Amino acid sequence: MLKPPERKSLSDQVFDQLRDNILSLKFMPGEHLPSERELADILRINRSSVREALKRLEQARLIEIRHGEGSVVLDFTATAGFDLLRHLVTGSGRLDFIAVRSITEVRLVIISEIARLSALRIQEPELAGLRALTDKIAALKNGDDAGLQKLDFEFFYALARTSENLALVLLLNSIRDVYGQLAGHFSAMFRNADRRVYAKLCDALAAHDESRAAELAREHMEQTNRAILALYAEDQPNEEQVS
Amino acid sequence: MLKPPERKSLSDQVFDQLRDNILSLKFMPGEHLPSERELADILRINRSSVREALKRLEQARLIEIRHGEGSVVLDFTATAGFDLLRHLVTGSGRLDFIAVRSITEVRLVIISEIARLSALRIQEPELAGLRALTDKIAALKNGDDAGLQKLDFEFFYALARTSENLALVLLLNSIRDVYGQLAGHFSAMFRNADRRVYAKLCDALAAHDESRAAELAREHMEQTNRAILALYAEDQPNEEQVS
DNA sequence: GTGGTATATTGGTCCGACCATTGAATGAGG
DNA sequence: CCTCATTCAATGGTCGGACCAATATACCAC
Repeated sequence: MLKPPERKSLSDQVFDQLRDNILSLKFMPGEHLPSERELADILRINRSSVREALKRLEQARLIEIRHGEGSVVLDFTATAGFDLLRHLVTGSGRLDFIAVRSITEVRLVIISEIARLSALRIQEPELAGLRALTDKIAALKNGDDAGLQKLDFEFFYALARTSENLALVLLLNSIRDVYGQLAGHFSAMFRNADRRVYAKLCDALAAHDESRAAELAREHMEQTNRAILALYAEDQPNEEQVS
Repeated sequence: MLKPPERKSLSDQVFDQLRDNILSLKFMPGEHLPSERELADILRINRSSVREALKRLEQARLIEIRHGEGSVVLDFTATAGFDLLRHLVTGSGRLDFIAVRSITEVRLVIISEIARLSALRIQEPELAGLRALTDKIAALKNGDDAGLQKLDFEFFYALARTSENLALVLLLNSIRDVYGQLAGHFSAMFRNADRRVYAKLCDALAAHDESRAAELAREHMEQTNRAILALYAEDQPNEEQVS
């Protein structure tokens, strides 16, 4: 498997570097970042590249840029939004577990709600699409964890779209990005998955049985969540939980 | 009430303008934006300011910048994350209702889950804080809708922190920002609110009764959601729903 | 102590140049 | 006619330096 070489622009690299230092609290909230000129000097790059990075950090709510005063580090747990989770999971380790554990709990209720709303609002054409996906899943050969992971996501993404709720779709986009960061680290999460859920879910949706759909989705998520956390426990036996 | 005058940087203004045009589909997904030099020329500003704006649009997943090729508009419903909702609610109107309606449904299950987890994990000191907040709410005079709105949020934000779940806190940050955009547009949402919920919730939390806490929070959200949507219906009598 | 003033520091904008990547036009060779 | 390499124009990426605008600080006059 060959991958194209990483070609990150300078401002991207600066962004990553400052972001990591802020998230790992090497820069504390309230502290001033070095001035743009200083940063440019330290990193031996042009001030424009530094500025682009700082502007993006501000958009991510990690810093606040004040004209004439400098850039101040914010308390991201109080200012940043849900999309920050994507940046907390960088494979670097420590913060990953907190982010992943907390996001599994969110995913549980979100997917469950998606299933519930879909049961209320689904129409024939969408149902047909889901049935097709179910067949493709059933046709997968047993060892293909990656394929199942992909189709599983597709299934619930289609569900999100039929829920006719933009916020839920965007939320699922964010969650997708977080898991995408972990790049197959969890391909084994479907190792012992019960593939009958998808057909059952289709039936519940067809019957517009919202509580059963929600319950099925919930159980499915509970199972995969257990698998994810178990995989994590293997990697890092001792991990304290932090708020 | 005096407000400081708005002093937006050029790149901020460019960002806003392009963002609005993309979100309102004046630029369609797949379409190329004008080149940086063209944009700078059209807007009569420097290319650096344009670049800062474009970089931020890329971070928001609204465009993709390709070296040597240009900037391509993305389908934000498929690429952007939850934080995009903040940008969909700009008071400009049409997209607001979709965003607000969908976010109320999310808020419902999120706050409910927050209450549930808090009931499991809460300790004495946090409970004392919540009781103090409850007293402050009870002490509010009857017409003070804005004050109630503020304290109501504080209450559930404290709840989110005791849930020991970073994702839920960040999610609530995002939701807070969306409602913040609407700047008191919904100050009347607590007009007929039942202030006894907070005390009841404290009792449920003290008893670690997760299902009752979740249920109380859910009912409270259902009621305020109804109020919000009713306020919207007043403003814009006819509004079709879109996915 | 109050309030103004000068100055240094810092972010905001601009200009013009050059490098790096891509895609399309061009043309040579089959 | 097709294929491939070359060339070239368009576009994003980086640079250095200049100047404007806002802020903080130290200092001074009152």
